[in-house]
Amino acid sequence: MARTETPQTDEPTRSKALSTFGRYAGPATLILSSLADGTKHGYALTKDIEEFADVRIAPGTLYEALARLERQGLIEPVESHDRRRPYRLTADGALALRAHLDSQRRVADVGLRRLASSTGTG
Amino acid sequence: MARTETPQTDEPTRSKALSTFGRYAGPATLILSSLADGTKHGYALTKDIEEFADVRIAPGTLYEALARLERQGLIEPVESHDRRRPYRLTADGALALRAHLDSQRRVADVGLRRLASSTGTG
DNA sequence: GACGATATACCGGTAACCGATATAAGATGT
DNA sequence: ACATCTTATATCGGTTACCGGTATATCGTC
Repeated sequence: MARTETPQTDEPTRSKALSTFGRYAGPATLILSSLADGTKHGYALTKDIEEFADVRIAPGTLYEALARLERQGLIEPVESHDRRRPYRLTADGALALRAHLDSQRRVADVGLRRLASSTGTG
Repeated sequence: MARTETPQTDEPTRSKALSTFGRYAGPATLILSSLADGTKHGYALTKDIEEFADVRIAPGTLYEALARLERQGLIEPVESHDRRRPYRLTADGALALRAHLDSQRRVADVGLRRLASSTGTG
């Protein structure tokens, strides 16, 4: 696999990737979380995500998100000899994922705490 | 039915709101989480969200999301005598928020656990 | 060789999101 | 009084993430 054409980093500064893996984080978060396990190809990702998050990612969404994530340097393709196109997290991707997941959890904690303290929705 | 100007409650079945508060959950999650605290108007929401989540929601995003959330029955306007337009969570909104936050936290936990178990990130 | 599962890619449409801008009231400074 | 900053909401145009459908091709199995 001659990967001659550089993915042409969408954004010059790496630090930016921390705050921006997509304007929306839904599918990207799921894909990166799935890859945190180890190398997977597209179809395996949909299956894994369906299992651990109970979310079905449409094929269009998946492959576009994959291309975007690669452009952003958060994931990278792994060589393969069959028709599968596996990807793995880059160091940047792992960093960005952790940062995003941390803030996502903080937000969830705040919301859940607030919900709990307000008795009866009023 | 032709798409007239009628407000036309976005979704007939209430149960659907549980899985769908928007195709994307970013701003909606933040707004609902902020309202879980109690009644707030738009501008106060942006300030609160900026504080607890370190996220700046653009005005266009905010007021569109507010309108959408109201259409979906997840929030409702509260009477006011000055120029502020406060909103509060509905029972449905609280339910939907809890469900979403729970799954968001589960996903974050999975991702974080997977990241932790893969030593070294490279 | 029909059929379903695996596997990727493309396309048209919808709408979430963003930034800019308009409007206006209230507070503060000179 | 006037300028200006903050508070406060609303609208508009543009971008693009996301979705569903479809096309393509390989593999296993009946």
